[in-house]
Amino acid sequence: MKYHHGNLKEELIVSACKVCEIDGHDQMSLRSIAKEASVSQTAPYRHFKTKDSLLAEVSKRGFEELTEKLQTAANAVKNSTKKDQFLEMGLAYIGFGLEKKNTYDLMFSSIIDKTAYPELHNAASGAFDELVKILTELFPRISEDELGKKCIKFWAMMHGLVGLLDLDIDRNPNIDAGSAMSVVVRDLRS
Amino acid sequence: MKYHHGNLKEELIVSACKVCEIDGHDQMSLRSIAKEASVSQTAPYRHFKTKDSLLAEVSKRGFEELTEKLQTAANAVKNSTKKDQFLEMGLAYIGFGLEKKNTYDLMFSSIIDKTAYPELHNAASGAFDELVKILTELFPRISEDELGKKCIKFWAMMHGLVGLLDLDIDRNPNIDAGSAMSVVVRDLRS
DNA sequence: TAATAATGTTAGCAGCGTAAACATAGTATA
DNA sequence: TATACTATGTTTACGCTGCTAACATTATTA
Repeated sequence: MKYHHGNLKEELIVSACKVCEIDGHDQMSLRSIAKEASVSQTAPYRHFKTKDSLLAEVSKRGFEELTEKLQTAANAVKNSTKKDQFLEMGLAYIGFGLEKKNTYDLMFSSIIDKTAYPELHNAASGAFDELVKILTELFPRISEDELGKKCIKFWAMMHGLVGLLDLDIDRNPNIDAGSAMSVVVRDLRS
Repeated sequence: MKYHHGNLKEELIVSACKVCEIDGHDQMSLRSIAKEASVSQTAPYRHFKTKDSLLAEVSKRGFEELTEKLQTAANAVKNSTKKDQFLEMGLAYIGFGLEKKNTYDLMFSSIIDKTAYPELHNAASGAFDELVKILTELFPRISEDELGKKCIKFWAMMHGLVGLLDLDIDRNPNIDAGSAMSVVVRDLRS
C-alpha cells in the first residue's frame, strides 16, 4: 500500500455514496467512509473542509444522476403520446427516488445547507432545468409562465409521491408506484 | 427544586419539541433536551427507551397538529366553493409545513423508523384519514377508489410543494406559496 | 414500619467531527 | 543532483454524543 493514494478525493466520494446508499445518510460518519476507503480517520480533511462538504458532493451526484435519468427517459419515448412521455418520465423520477431511497433522502433532507454549497444548488437546479427543457419541447406553444407552473406541478407531484409511497402513509395496498403515477399523470398531459 | 419532578415525561416532550423547532432536528441531542428541561443528562432514560422514541413522540405531535390544522381549515370554509375549500386546506397544510419547518422535516425524514413506532404511524395515518373524511364530504358522489386517489394527489402535491418552496429549487421569485397553491388547486376542485 | 418500586443523579464507555502535530512522498528550484 | 517546499497521509487529543451501570432519593405498598 502506497502512502500517497493518488486518487483519494474521488475514492472518498465513491465510498461516501456507497455508505449512504447501503447504510443510510444517518450512518455516514467520516470514520466509516474513511474505513471504506481504507485510509485513516482524518485523511478526508486533506480533501474536504468539513463532513458536510463531502455529503454535499454525494448529494450533488445524486442530482446529476437524476438529471440523466430524466434525460434518458425523455429520449426513450420521444415519439410517443404525451401521456406516455409523462408516464415514462414520472416513472424514471419515482424509480430513482425509491431505488436510491437513501441518497434521495439525503438530497432532499435539510441536513446540508444548500446555500452553502453553490455547486450542489446548481446541480439541483440543473435537474429542474432539464425538466423545463423537456417540457418546453412537449409544449412548444404555451407561455413561459404556464410552462414553469407545469414543471413545478410535475416535480411537486413526483416528489410528493416518492415521499408518500415510501411512507406508506395511505395504507392502501392498491396504490403502488405505477397506479399512483397514472392517477397523477392525467393532469399533466393536456 | 424537588428531586422527583412529577411530570418529567411531558416536560421532556415539550422541551424536545422546542429544541426541534428552534434548532432543527439535527441539533436535538438528548443532553440539550435534558438541559432545556433542567434535569440531568440521563434522566430521559427513565421515560424513553431510546432517543428515537422521544423523537417519535415529537413527530407524532406534529402529525396531530397537522390533523387539527386541516380540520380547522375545513370547518372555516364549510359553505364556500370547492375551490376555496381546497385553497384553504392547501394553505393550511403548506402553512404548517413552512411555519413549523423543522418539525415538518423531522416528521417526513427517515431518521425515525416509522414501523418501529405504531403510535407515530397511527398519527401519520390519522392525518391522512382526516383528509379522506374532509374530501368525502366534498365529493359525496365519487367512488371510494376515486376518493383515495384524490387524497393521495392532494397530499402529494402539498408535500411536494412544501419541499420545493423550501428548497427554492425553481429559483423563480414569482412562485410563492399562494400562487403555487392556486396553480395546483385547479386540478383538485373538479 | 419495612420492603419495594419509581425516578432521579453521577461516572464512564465507545463513537463522533474536528484540529494540531507529525511523517512521508512528490515537485520545484538552486 | 541536492535542497527546500508543498501535498497528502497518520497519530493523538478534545469535547460532544447516545447509552449503560451503579448509586441516591422519594413514593408506594404489604
